[in-house]
Amino acid sequence: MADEGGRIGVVAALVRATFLVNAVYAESAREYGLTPQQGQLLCVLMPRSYAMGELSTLLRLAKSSLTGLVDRTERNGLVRREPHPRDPRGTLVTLTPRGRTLAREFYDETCRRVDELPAGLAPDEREVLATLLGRMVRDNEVPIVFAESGHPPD
Amino acid sequence: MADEGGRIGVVAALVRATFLVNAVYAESAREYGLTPQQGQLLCVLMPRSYAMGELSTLLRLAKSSLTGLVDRTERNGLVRREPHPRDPRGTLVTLTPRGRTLAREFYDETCRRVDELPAGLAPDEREVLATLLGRMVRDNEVPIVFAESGHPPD
DNA sequence: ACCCATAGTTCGTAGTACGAACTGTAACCG
DNA sequence: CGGTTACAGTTCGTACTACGAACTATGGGT
Repeated sequence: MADEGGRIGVVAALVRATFLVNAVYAESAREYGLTPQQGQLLCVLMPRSYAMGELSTLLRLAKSSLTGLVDRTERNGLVRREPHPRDPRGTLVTLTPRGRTLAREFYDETCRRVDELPAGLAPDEREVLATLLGRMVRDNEVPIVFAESGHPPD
Repeated sequence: MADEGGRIGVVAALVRATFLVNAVYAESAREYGLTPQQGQLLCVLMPRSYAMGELSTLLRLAKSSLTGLVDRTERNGLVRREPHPRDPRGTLVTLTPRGRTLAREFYDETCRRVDELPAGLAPDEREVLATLLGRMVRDNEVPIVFAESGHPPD
């Protein structure tokens, strides 16, 4: 069989790893009463607030899609719209206290689960994996959709 | 800044890489008139046909979700339901000729694009990345949602 | 024959995502 | 100043995604 036991190409490895992480992310979100998209929104907002337009770029969503996502998340009491301090046209999206708590819990739990995925790798192998993926992520300018610790920088 | 230039943990690296691959996959699908889910269905069916129940397990979808996905994809003329040869209750989902052609094109194009993502890595680094991710994928029993070549085994 | 498990579908609900069209403010320019 | 253009977000209509509960129909065991 070409599958079990054989070498795997980078492409298939990346796509299948993506499938795996997606599943873990979705399951974790679900257990916290979140959709993956709402979970992602909370994670993005952990370090700081963003304007709608920034979020749209960051999450690669059409503006109208983002309006809906923020609407629903706001309805659930997890984020809040407030006027942008510098631009009266703009809106800042911020975590509510409840949103921050839930974000933290979801984030931590998701980290634990994703951390389990490469459990079969030795510590130095994990380090190598992190470095290589980290470079790929940086080279492709992936926005901070999932910060290192979720804390704002000191 | 903690982001650009700093070390990155395995967890954040995996999650952000996932976000990246998702985006590439979705964009590629879109250009072929597919949703990511329909594209994934086509890719799964490239090596062989599956019964609904198998697909449900493979794609981690509730049975009712799969019914809808196959409905829509069938309506687009890309897959076909046919009776299961061994179980009259069962249904086999198969690619139509048009579905097979489109699957091939989508698969190839997606491979090209995903292959570009680690372009900044040296050949041996790509090899290492593939091996480590490959082990993670195997350890976690990720189904063949994206086969190595998409061809049935000889 | 009866009962239970399995394979799929139907239905209702909520969420996701998009483009086109729209509102309102900012900023520029004559 | 007034007009135009750019930008920030929302609204609306459409299609798709995903789920659980309830249902149909066949298979297999006893």
